[in-house]
Amino acid sequence: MTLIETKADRTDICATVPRAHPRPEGQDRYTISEVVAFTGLTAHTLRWYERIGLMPHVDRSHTGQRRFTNRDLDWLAFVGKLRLTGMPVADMVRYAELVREGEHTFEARQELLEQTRRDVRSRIAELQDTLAVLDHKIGFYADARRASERL
Amino acid sequence: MTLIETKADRTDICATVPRAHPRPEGQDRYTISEVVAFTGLTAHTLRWYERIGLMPHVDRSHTGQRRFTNRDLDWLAFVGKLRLTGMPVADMVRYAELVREGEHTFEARQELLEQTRRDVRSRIAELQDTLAVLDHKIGFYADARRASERL
DNA sequence: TGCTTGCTTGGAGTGCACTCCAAGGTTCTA
DNA sequence: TAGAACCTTGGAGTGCACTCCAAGCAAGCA
Repeated sequence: MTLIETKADRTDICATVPRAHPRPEGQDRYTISEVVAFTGLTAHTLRWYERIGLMPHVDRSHTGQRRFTNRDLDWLAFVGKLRLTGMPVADMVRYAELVREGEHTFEARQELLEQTRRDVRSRIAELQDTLAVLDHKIGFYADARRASERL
Repeated sequence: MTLIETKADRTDICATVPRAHPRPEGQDRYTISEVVAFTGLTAHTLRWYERIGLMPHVDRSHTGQRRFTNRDLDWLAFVGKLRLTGMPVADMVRYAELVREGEHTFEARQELLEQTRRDVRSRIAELQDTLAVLDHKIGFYADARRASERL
């Protein structure tokens, strides 16, 4: 049971593609600008993510400034992946809520991710269709230009 | 020369995937609501497309109501494909302008489409990456739930 | 002829995902 | 200890791609 919980935490929060953290565990207290440099997000966006509940509450220094951890970085990397799928922010917030609610939401989380996977697959198919159209048109222009050069 | 021009017009305007028109050439004068039914776009969007220059100017009845042709339908189908690629509307307008300017813009049109093709390809690669992450996560939840059922 | 449904316009409104601002407190380097 | 650079907040603003509205004219049927 404890073992499963630990494993669950890792997989929910940690980078799915293992990437070196800028600092080892224990010394991982990053300012917002360090996270900006590492993730490519803006400080505005990071604060906004926290406000709307897309980030677990971020740790603070004794004076109230944000201190992000390696775990936060990993969560942000996963959120970045979800964002690339085109998933609406509201759905990402829903997923974040499920993670906060604990292990009994595994089924709901799996369903949400499976729906997302279906969406991604059909989007890929759609793009491959449009690729065929583009190939066709580009081929036409290339042919027409070659023909006019030979005149 | 004339032959190339004719071919150019066809390929710029006509459906790249041949699809039957609702009415044969000569009787193709569709009201806006018929075009709504055929394309799935709203009347608002069709008028907006015309206003921003994404449509060649649409023919009018003697009282000023729009009458779309088969050619308009084909153009709309192609625009729909470009829209699926995620191309910004401003770029589609640029392409429409190039088409209006005539045959000497073949090279520019080809370049625009080739850039779009590169974008689509990298978007597909990106989506395939996220698919791997999703597979991984979904696998984890499936495993965890199977494990807890066996307890 | 009257009635209903459809079409016209310019301009205002919507929803999303940020993006920026002002005013003031904090941290770091010299 | 001074000054620069960085951080905080709530709330307002931005850009995109639509989406809707009001007021009035047009079309088709009994």
